[in-house]
Amino acid sequence: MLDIKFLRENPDVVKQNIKNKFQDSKLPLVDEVIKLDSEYRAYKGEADSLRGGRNKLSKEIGMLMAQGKREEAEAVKKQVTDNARRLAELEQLEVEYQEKIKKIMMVIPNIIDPSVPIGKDDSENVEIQKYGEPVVPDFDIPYHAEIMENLSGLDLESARKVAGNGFYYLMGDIARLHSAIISYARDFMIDRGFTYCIPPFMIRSEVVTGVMSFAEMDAMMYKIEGEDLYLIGTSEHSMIGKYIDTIVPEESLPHTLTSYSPCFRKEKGAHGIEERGVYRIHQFEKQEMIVVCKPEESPVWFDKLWQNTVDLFRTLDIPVRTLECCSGDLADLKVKSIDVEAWSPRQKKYFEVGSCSNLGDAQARRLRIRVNGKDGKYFAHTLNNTVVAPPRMLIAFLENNMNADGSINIPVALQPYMGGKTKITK
RNA sequence: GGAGAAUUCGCCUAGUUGGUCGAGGGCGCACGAUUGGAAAUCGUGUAACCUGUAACAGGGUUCCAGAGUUCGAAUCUCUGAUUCUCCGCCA
Repeated sequence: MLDIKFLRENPDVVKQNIKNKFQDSKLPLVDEVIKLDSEYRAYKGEADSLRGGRNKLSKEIGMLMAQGKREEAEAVKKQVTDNARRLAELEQLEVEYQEKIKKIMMVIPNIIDPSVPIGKDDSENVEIQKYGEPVVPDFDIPYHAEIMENLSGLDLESARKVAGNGFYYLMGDIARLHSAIISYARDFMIDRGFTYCIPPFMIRSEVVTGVMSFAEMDAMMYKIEGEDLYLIGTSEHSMIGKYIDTIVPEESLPHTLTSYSPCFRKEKGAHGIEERGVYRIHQFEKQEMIVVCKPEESPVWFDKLWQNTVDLFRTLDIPVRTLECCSGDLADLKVKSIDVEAWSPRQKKYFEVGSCSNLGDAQARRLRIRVNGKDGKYFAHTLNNTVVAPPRMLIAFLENNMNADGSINIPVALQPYMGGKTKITK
């Protein structure tokens, strides 16, 4: 969400940004919202002066009453009532215009970073760098569900009976591996100076609408029946929500947090939910990192954040690459975004395991997250990135650490979390 | 889940027969005086947002949130949130 003042003063910048994102159908909204805004301010001006007059007269009534001049007071009362109708009308208009303006401002995309490559959709995303050698072994790598089942580590059939498609039972060493990865990722981030946090797994609707658009909400969020609560789709929701309506002291910045949570997603309309396995599922667990910082520091934090994910995967012997989101594929709230993708020796391509985003001040403006600085108050910048999200991450882990006999090597870094095991075997 | 009390300007607090309360006091903070420098002391100032202005000025909104009564609400009514105390239940 942009600052309307910025839009008012730089309509051409906003329009060029819309073109860069290939959302030309939104171009007329810019002039429309400028017109609505000037009309709104005119109504507000008139209403303010009527309210001012009313306040003045009301004070007079108070004074007259105090002096016992009852009749004069009644006369002034009448004057006030005369303006009441026009004021009520204007107040109605103020609300209507505010709503109209907000609705449009919510869909006008954030100004993207100049470094973002211009492109229509995900096919034009740009590979930045590869880390590690993408190896294809000389034996066949089975589908990930099969690898897990061969190790007695996955029971989809029972999960379907109990909860339906998109759920899973992880069993034995695979379940332990899952927990080990989460714990390892937690300690990895703590070692890099992040504060560990376990947030609420349910949040109020007020927070939900603050962190995402209505369309996203409908497609992702599970609502608790009879309560004003939603299951979180990612801990970013509760972690950024933590700062709603707060004024953060400048000297306390940056806030660097790493949070654990289960994540619940409807995946409405997404293809592949019926796909066998644990790639796209209704429930998974995630170690996340978020940063709240000064505006001028967000680009530096952005690079530090995705680097953390790359480093973590490299310590687990998984080749990865970074892929920059092009302008057309970038969500409207984001200034810049990079996906971390892991190598799949079975598919012989990289697939997404994490996403790092700089939201600029867009989220902060929506949630009223401000910084109290020496030269006044301003909106903070917010960033978020996946540390690791199993079980999807397990797919990459298993495929890259598998031996010809079907056993799985445990990288040294993870062995302490697996009770010293070096290998998972049947 | 039931009963009661509470929620005021960064913090603590005054303010409930509705009108000189957008709000008094203390702490904190800023500036000034005093001092060789400091502490202490004294003085002055000290909310946010919107609108407006070249900049001031001016106007509006906000006393947990929303709705209502009224010419007028921190003060009255309703709903909700949160906190505390007691009871019940429970990992």
